[in-house]
Amino acid sequence: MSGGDIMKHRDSSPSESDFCMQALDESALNHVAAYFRALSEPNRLRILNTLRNGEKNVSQITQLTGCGQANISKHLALLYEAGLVLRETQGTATYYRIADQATFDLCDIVCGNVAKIVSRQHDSTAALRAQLTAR
Amino acid sequence: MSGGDIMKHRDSSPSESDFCMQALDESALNHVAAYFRALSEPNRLRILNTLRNGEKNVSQITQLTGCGQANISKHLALLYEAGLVLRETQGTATYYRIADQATFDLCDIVCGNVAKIVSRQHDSTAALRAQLTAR
DNA sequence: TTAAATTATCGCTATATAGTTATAATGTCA
DNA sequence: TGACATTATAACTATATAGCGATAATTTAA
Repeated sequence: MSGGDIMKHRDSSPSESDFCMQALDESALNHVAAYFRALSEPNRLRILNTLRNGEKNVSQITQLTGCGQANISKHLALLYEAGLVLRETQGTATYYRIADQATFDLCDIVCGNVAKIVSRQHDSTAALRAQLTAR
Repeated sequence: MSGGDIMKHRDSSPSESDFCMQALDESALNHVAAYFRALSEPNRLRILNTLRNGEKNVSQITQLTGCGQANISKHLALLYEAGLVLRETQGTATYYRIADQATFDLCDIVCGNVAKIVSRQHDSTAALRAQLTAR
């Protein structure tokens, strides 16, 4: 327990407003970039989507996404290294689950931003924007 | 003006809660991935940081980041294509500015997530986590 | 018009990685 | 033990891109 933060009165865990990208050193900036990079691949986003409703093993994810098994394993390893998913072995199967539900909130925020961008750029907006706002 | 959305009563612009990554088609998912990709490079994050306090031209950004001019131009072109920045030419200079302040909010949220991940993974947490929470 | 300043683009190299097939590694069950 | 199921990894190809130097393209100023 630190409790020694100056001008801040809170119990233990920092609130979101405490975080700021400004003035990060190289290492921290690389971590942030790596986090974004983990989310920068369509099939990885598909994988994360399959984990919305709870943990799944590699076979299930492979089937749900339609990708090859080796490919999925590599993507899952990357997501695990990046800290976005947790894993647990049960017998011969390995179950993956989302490390933090906030990941989905983040993705949904980006969907909103992308919808705005698409609205701004073209005005052949309708189709894609409808997709992005669909739920 | 559509106004024909079923079961939704709002004026014109959708609120953030309307967006969700689930059930996106391939095109929309690619757009979301591209958005994350634009943020997945440390020097591009540095560039965005230089735009926090207002627009800057290429020379200024080049000097502030210490990168090469050609490199900065390429990164800026990518950020422009991705819709993250806007640009305006004044004489021989081109000024870039953030398209949406929400971009910084997003980056700060990610800083918070990364801090959590780092806390979870190692416990040589102190240094990096201090960086991520600094402001 | 010429020179200078600013930015974008070209050509290039090095590196990273998405995807595939084949196979190794591990655990389960007969 | 051996057969099977599941997952991770190796080897490979193709593609993307970060970075650099040189240069083209554009505008301003002398």
